[in-house]
Amino acid sequence: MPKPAADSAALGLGVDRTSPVPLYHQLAQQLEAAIEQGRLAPGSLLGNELELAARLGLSRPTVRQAIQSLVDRGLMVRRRGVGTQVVHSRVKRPLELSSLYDDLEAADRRPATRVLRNTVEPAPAEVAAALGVAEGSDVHLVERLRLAHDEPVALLRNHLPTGLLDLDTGRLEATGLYRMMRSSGIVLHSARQSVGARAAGGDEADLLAEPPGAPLLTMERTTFDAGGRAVEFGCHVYRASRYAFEFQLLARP
Amino acid sequence: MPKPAADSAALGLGVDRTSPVPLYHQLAQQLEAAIEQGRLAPGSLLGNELELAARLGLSRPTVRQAIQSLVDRGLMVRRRGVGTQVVHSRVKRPLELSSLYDDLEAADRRPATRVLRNTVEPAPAEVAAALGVAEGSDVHLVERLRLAHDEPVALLRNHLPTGLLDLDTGRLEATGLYRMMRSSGIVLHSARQSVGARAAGGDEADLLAEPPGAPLLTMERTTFDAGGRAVEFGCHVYRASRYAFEFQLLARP
DNA sequence: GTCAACTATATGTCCTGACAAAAAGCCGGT
DNA sequence: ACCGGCTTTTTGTCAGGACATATAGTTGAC
Repeated sequence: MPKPAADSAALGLGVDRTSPVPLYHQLAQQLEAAIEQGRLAPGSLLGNELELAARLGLSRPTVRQAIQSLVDRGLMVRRRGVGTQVVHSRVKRPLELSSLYDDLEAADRRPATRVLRNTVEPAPAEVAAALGVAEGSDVHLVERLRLAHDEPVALLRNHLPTGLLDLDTGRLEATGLYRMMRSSGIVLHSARQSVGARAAGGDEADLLAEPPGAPLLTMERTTFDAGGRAVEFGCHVYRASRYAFEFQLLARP
Repeated sequence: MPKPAADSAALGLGVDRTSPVPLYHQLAQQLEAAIEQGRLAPGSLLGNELELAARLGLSRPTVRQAIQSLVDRGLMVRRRGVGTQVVHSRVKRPLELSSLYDDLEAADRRPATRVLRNTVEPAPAEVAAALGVAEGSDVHLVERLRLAHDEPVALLRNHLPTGLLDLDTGRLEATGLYRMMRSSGIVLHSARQSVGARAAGGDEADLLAEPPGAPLLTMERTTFDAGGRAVEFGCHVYRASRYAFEFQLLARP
């Protein structure tokens, strides 16, 4: 029988009503931690919502909201008449809106940055269209070489609208662009990406320490803030021999 | 003032209580259609939830659930004390779990398929690990050449567990693999992808009508069903000169 | 013994009601 | 004229209840 028995009791579940963090979020975090640490085995049922709510002293909608947030992230599956169970496959993140710098740092690959250019220039047509500004109006241009373990990994060219951010070269080398944007109060909301490949040109090949004509992974990205304004347009090329995009997809129901 | 006036009245909103489709879903679809057709302008406020609920004869939680589903998909943004407004940027899909065949067909690029191989073979180590089966046990192997406008676009090699699906060569050529899986009752749930690039080998180059050494876009994908079992492992290579992945990312709050 | 119908169980949907918290605008004092 | 605090508006969170519906197991008839 493919129903690996429930558990659900004595999981250290319990909410703190004095805390400012919402109850449903507390519960969601505890459940996620339990899944992460294997205390909630994959495939195991979670016990019904009514009983869970009663034991925690919460109402069913609150418990449902907590579970729903895990379902939305692909950690659990609900089946009417059956119950809610933990999925078998260990899911990671569903493709976060993340920066290369953070990714490399999380992978412990000692990221470093060399700023090649940091200027203000009139916007070419393509950039102007992406950022939604007039062609020829001033935009920031930042060109960086990203290293990992002292080896070049990617060549990053970014355009940003003026007046949004103080693009200090020193800070650009010490941290990532996304981190700088977030700490300036910019709320990153969504991005439109295009990922492709092409052969390396002469200059790129030199900078990336690849032979001319080597295959490169390319990414174009326009990032929007919560209001829907474009806050960044980037053309990145990655050494295909050293880097690949990895991510998790979720089917939307 | 960056508050482009509300609208919200007379949008043709109204629910059908005799319909089996949930009320919150009806409302969400109508709002999405209104946004799609421009009847709800980007940046416009949606009017408060209480009033909207009253006008539609619904309760606030139901209206909230409808709005929330649009917020989750990045179509709207809520701000406490302000209201809910339509985002400016035109959002497409947040990277659906889609097949190349469907994508090409949606883009009206006349997809066609040539099945090169369709056999059962012992699983190599990499495939066995991805599918979660024993090394050397039998798995399906399907190798296809995907064409668009009568030109080769991609070379698709897929491994599937045996016993899941009837892999008829004729149907494989007439439709996509994902469509076949779905119509067999398999519920696609999530996938783990890795996208990279490399130079074309001799055989690949011939099949794809590219010169040897041409840059190719590569994708490896393991797809899981709702129970978390791996149902497909694919290694695809795309002609970088003809194809790029395009998708929308959403920041998770 | 087999298959259909019934029943128990769990989630899905929807309602009413209440208070908290953040944001924006109003208004008064200095 | 400026700047503080107050009020209003709106979403955020939470409770408790009711009924619908899909699933699985059990029971009953044949």
